[in-house]
Amino acid sequence: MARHSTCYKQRLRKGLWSPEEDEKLIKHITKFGHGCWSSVPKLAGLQRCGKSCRLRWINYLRPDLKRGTFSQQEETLIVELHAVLGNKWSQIAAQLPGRTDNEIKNLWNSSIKKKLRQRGIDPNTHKPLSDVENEDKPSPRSNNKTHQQTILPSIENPSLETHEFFRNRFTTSHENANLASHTDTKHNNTDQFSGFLDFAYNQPPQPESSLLFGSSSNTDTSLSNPFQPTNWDTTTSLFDANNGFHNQVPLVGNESQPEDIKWNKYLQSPFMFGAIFGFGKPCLDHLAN
DNA sequence: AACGGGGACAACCGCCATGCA
DNA sequence: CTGCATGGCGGTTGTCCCCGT
Repeated sequence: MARHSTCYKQRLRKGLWSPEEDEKLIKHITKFGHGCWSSVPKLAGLQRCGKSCRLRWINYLRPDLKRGTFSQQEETLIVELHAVLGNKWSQIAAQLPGRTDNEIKNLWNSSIKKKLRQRGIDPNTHKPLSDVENEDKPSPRSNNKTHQQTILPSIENPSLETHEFFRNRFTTSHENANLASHTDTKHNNTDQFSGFLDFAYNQPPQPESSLLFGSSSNTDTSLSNPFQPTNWDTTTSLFDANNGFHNQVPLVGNESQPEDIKWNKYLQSPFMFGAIFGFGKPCLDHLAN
């Protein structure tokens, strides 16, 4: 099969990493960087395949990892991003500094899914379970992935209902945030986003706005900004009119280039834009009604 | 104290996309 | 163009630990 040749050519260690192995990997990457992952185990003196080394570094040894339990804000953000992106764990992780896709995926599968179901929400569709049950069942031959692709709104192809909702949501939120001058959303992304940034950074911290964890009902949660993590550092987040929004994640090891996340393609979708401005409890409330 | 169930987390597996020879 | 090596991603499994019985 398409198994990585380096993984089976030799008898390589599998399973949990020992502290000694961790130390070797850290020392090597700190000193030389990872370069080509397939050469890392050899150079670092490890009986592992490069893929295993890469995973260990990314998910556990990287110095910029946050560790520890997820805050409620982080969980809320994950739910909101999942509603937009689906199981795109790496994209979701990109919005949560210090968190890995694996960590988020584990949290989703072990905890968040269950919480959503307990509250009567289908974790795949983010719709009330009763609605989902009434929808056409997937044919027995279709696997989960196929089903998900057909029922989850996507950036490229949001459902009509969802599209309309977010468009309306966006308009309302825009008005609430006194951003009327930026309401021509179809043709001026730069204005849209400068508006968004004004909005994002000038809002006072919002109380929890989550269907998951309850919320203060007298708060206009349409103003909450799911794209602003609690430890957001505005000095490292830039909007470039030519290239889009860059979210600089912390540097990894000795690497000098930050990972840029380009937002252009998302911004061109009213769907995503609505998500940015109006997501959170109002969205989920809408879906629950 | 022993045991079993469930949750949390780490790691592996298989597939896909990409770059390069 | 083709095949291979590699990196990256999402799904799944394995392992450990805690807690209730």
